[in-house]
Amino acid sequence: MRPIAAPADRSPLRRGTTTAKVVEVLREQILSGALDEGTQLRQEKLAAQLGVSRVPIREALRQLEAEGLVTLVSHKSAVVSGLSIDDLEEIYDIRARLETWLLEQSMPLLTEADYAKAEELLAQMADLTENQHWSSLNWSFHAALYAPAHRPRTLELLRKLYLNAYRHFPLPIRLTGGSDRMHREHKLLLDLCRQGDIERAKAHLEQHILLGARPLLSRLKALRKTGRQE
Amino acid sequence: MRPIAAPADRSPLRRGTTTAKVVEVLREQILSGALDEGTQLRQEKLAAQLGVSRVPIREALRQLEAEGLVTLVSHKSAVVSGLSIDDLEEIYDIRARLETWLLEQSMPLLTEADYAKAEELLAQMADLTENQHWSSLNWSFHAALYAPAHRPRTLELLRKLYLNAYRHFPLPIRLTGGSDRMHREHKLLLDLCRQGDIERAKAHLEQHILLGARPLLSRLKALRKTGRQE
DNA sequence: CGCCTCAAAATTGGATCCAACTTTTCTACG
DNA sequence: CGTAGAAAAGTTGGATCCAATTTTGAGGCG
Repeated sequence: MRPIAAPADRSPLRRGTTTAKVVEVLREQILSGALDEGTQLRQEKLAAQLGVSRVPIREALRQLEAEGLVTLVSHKSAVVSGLSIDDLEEIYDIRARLETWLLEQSMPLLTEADYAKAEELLAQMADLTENQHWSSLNWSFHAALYAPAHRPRTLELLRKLYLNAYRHFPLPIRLTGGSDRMHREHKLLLDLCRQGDIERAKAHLEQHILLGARPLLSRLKALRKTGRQE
Repeated sequence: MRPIAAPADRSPLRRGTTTAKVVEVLREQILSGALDEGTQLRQEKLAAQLGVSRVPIREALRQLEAEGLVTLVSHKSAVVSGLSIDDLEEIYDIRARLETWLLEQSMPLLTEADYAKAEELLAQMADLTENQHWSSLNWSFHAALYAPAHRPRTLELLRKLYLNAYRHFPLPIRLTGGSDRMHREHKLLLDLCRQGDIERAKAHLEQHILLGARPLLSRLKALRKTGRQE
């Protein structure tokens, strides 16, 4: 974690408040798994590492708490938050409810431009050998399908759920999830939308969300049971 | 808005951090309408009024931003946030999706204790001539029905939506909403649950949420159109 | 040997001070 | 007279310092 501001770095990409940049750095670290869940975040240590004072650190931690990435208890050090299996299952349930509804709203309004964008995103996902950006692309793909529904707050809500859900699956688990299967399901979803078959598309999306999560969750469950040693 | 800590007030109910108390005071003021939407929140002014420094004020504002009660833009003063008609409609849509789902999950699990609690809350609502606590009781009533579903995150999410939605209806609008109609619908919902008729209960709940919002929204729409003068 | 107590160290919370940015006001020029 | 530009005032952002709380650990007692 390198300092944000090199000493006497005044001109180039030095825009925005310090707090905002601390938030970005920490969020990136947490989402990428560099800061594992349960890690203590000492204000002074972070301040020293990033080359700033503790004030923006504290404000950043508050914002990250709001995003569900850290947990704050007064007079104790902030901790990178974790999600229980139950929490994750609940998140997938919420996704299933809200996304099928969004799809129902947006399907009749989807234009060729929307389909093109979705396919472009699918192509990018297929190319990725790296994993880091897969979840971001996955979200973009889904969001593209829901965009015509014009429900910005719902989308924002779902975006946060996506963010929080994915980081809790360690890399090996995400990879074994069968990205080829994901790809096939995404393709099928697009096809069903193009055919205008609302009911089948909704049903397929629901299965995609709920059943797709199943293997990930059971692997994670097993992992957590055995991996209780630190 | 009186100071939080009288000078040299050391012993009695002086627990918790200053930030937490600032959050409470400001949230109360905003939800009650004492601080209207669009009101500028100057840090120094608030600090002086509450008898604290600007640091806890700033942290409190960040937290309130996360709750959707204020809007922050860097280097500009915080503003009590407002919700557009579209936002409100979207909130009611989300409520309809999530609450019908929660009810479906919890209905088979409802016990006599749950019904008793719900009826107790209904009785309290009927007694209220005051309005301030009605929305809080309304939330408690709904939450009581969904409790057996054991979906704490979903409940928390809905709680925030309730908070944000109700404060945007000025008092006169809320009163004309026909609290008797609300009461009848709540009673009917309870009856349908007791009869175990899941489908009718869900349908009724959906109507209750979506149609109940309709008159409030159209009144508000009219009010905002005419009331553009400041 | 374990556990409790209490003091010292570490850490977070809050206040004050200074810097950066925004808004307002005043002035000069067209 | 109106407007553009610059100076001044006002407001927020960040750093440093002090206070309050928690954690650590050493010593004593059962």
